[in-house]
Amino acid sequence: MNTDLLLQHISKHISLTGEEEDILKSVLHSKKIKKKHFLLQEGEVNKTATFVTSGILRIYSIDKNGFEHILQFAPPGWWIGDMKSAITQQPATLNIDAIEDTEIIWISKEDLEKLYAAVPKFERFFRILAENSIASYQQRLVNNLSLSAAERYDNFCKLYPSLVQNLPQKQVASYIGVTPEFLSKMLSNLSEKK
Amino acid sequence: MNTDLLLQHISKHISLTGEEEDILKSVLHSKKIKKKHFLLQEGEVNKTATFVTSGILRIYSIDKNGFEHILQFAPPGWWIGDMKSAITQQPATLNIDAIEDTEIIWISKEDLEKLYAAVPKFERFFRILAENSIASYQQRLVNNLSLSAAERYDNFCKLYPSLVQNLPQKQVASYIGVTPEFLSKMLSNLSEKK
DNA sequence: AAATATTCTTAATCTACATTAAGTCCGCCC
DNA sequence: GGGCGGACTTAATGTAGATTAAGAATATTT
Repeated sequence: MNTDLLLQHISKHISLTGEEEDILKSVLHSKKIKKKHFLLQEGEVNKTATFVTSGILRIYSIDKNGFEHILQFAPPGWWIGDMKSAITQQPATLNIDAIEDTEIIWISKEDLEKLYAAVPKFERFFRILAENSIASYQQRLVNNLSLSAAERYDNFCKLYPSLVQNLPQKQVASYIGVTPEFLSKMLSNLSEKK
Repeated sequence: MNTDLLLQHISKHISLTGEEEDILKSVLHSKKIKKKHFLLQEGEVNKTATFVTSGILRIYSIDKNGFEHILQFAPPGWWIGDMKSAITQQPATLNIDAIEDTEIIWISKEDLEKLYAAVPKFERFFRILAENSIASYQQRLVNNLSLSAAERYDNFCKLYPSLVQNLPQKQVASYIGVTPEFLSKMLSNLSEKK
């Protein structure tokens, strides 16, 4: 298991002694998820904290007409989860699957509680992480409430330049909240205007 | 200053000794905000954590056409803030003002850091708080991406039954993401269908 | 390399919701 | 208590983006 990316990510917010790092490592597990396979499906309980080390995951809901709505992509260095399910340990309403072959590091909920008890610094780490996540959800909501589809697309490109290149267009459409047909039309209109 | 509601709220997630409670109380301040007055304006820096003890606050963005988009209401027992500004200490893009005469308890960012150092349990408390907030932002996003205006209204009513009664309709419209005119029409259609 | 599935495009038609505008009702301040 | 600004309503018209459908281009599987 390659923990470099995770340790590097953690060290941006808290610093660990060698001993603390060992305690952390003792609760880490890794897993590979093949493209199109699920990490979490609607109805299952989200029982782990998940950190992506390679590939890309996505988290999305499926509405009553069967359409997918993507909440977040998780490229390497990102955490992902259905937070309501993780907190309440009730069945998830969100799905997580792999857009490409992906490798993750995960920690079980019980081990995470043990980790908090053994090294309280991790409460701090995950607090900071959660607060950053709130900041981006607030921004995302503002964008969805106040911007046009074209502006949301622009925004997405600026925020995730690497993803725009590698993602099928329909995934981008699902994230910014339009149909693939409309995004396609929008892009061809944009390019002919130049 | 009446700290009952705050202490009760905190005790749902962590338990404090008398001494720890005293340390907390030493960093608390209270403030009254009159109806329509601002707690935070776009361009200012969000320098405090804010807990509502009476009244109602709202946090919203103003788009380039001058329209308001409400992210969250904060009735008594809720925290509120522009998280990006609070983290980065850069100018806020969100506004917070009072819908009714309101009383809050606030903690400065510096004192909050001191509190974390003195009583690490508070890292845990605010981690849990932040995680719950993420859960509701995830839900809110799903709703905005996948539900019709009527369904979002329904949802709002179930989630904040007390607010629907007391809030001007146009505030509800701004929260669910439609114009006041459309919400008005929607409601009169709904009622005549019965 | 063929077969199959998935993604992307184009275009016609449709609809949920926005915009504009006018009028009514109500609380609040001088 | 009369004027006034804000909140709500109604209705006509406009539009961003959805839906439907069909074909073309790209991947993926065998």
